[in-house]
Amino acid sequence: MTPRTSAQGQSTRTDSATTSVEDYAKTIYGLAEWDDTAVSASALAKTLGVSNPSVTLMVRKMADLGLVDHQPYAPIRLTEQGRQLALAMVRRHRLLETWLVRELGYGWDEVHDEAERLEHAVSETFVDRLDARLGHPRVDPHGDPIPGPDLSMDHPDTELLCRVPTSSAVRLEQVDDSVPDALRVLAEQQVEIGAQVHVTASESGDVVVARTDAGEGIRLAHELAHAMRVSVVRSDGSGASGPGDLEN
Amino acid sequence: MTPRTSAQGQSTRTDSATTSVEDYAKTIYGLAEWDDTAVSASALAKTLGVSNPSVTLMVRKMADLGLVDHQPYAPIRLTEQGRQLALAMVRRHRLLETWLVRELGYGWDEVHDEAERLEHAVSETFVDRLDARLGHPRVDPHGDPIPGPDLSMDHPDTELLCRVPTSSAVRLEQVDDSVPDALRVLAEQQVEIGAQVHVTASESGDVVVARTDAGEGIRLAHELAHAMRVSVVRSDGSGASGPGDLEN
DNA sequence: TTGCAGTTTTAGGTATGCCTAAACCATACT
DNA sequence: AGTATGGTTTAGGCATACCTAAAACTGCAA
Repeated sequence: MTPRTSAQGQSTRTDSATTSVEDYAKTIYGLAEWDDTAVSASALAKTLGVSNPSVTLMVRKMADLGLVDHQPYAPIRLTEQGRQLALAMVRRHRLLETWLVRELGYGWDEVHDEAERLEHAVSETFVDRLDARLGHPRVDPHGDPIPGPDLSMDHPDTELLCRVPTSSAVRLEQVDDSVPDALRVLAEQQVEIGAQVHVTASESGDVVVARTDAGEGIRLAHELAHAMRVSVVRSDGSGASGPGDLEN
Repeated sequence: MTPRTSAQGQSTRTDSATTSVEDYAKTIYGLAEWDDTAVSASALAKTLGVSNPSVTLMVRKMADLGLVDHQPYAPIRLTEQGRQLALAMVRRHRLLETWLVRELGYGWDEVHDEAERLEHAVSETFVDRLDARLGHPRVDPHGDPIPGPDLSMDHPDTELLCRVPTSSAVRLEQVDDSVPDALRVLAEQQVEIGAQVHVTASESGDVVVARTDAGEGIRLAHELAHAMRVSVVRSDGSGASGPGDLEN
């Protein structure tokens, strides 16, 4: 947990933010969150599950609303205002997930879709009261940091599991909540956030992790290892680094 | 609490039920719940805050979906399937309100709008888990009965406060959750559901109620008295009945 | 430098759900 | 019975947000 992203200016949540606009903002933010890549229209389209032309139109609209910067044929970037909208949505989403798991008996692999719908329906008041009731959690059940009321957020510096070199000791920090398979595998193996494991093998993104240095391993397909983020506890120089993240 | 409305056939919640369809069904049900009047298009339009033509179109659509019976120029009636959709929405709404009041510190005059939005966003699973967490409440904070998982519901036989004769002793049973002023007045006067009060005066729908037979009264405008339902504990024959419900 | 491949945008169209204005029916009253 | 009044429906439109097909641009490569 090192840098602390801070966002000023409270409720810049424009009333003209429809459900779609909220989703676009959140998705643009999510695509650029880790790698600071500018976002292409087609990446957005793929992630949102809509056609490319739809993205063009929606992005134009969001530019008019002052939520994104976008010149024709150029990549898409959130404005400060857009970033705040996105963070507000992230806050809602993660607080809702925390609540669903803690108080409604949901499994951590079941909450994503429910939160995805609820986040567009709750009021600012609701979010603040929920936050208070939960004791102002800083992290959701998947290990993702929760933006505070001022939208500032701890930004842990973690590594994709699929990019960690063999023979490292790592601590599981975050799991992508939108990949239920990853969540299910971990739940089955009783590996929880904060658990320390060893990367015993790693090839073309597939990763084998074991609970102890010599223990039996759990094989994780690239797709799953790509959904997990870890902090490196000990990096054994001997192990060759995995070939990196193949598909973008 | 006498008759018990029972509705078979669980989750007849058609997937083609959009937010609008859900609102229409709930509103049609609500308008016909107490008085078993068939619902006119314009009453629906007024309640929903949309134009008359919009209602015609939507009702046609709902007839195609099998949710209402409707011949041109005739009143509108829910089919069994429509009634079940409506009851499912009522269940959601009242459970959400109960939760907001009990666990999120909302006042009973603040929950309506929030529940109104949330009820369209929650899943069947969510509703059932919430119901379980709350201990399967049979009544919401406003005294309205909550349909069970099978959509059956106690149907208390109560009277509009504005129609109760002077000098009756009554118990407050229900307050319309969509009339925040009524809720606020009662909260200010610390009159709660189940409280017994005396109707000491009543003219053209305005009603004065007092905590004791001789105590000082609280004057309730017709509009507010119309939003409260009571059960009559003692009806003093001497008092003249109010002139009844004027509008509608 | 020209051309091609891939991305992005324009053009034109669908579905939902709402609107106003105008036509229509049905009933109640003279 | 004839007609006025009001509720209801048709007709024609608007906004959102999506689609496919076709045109346009960018930038890399021969």
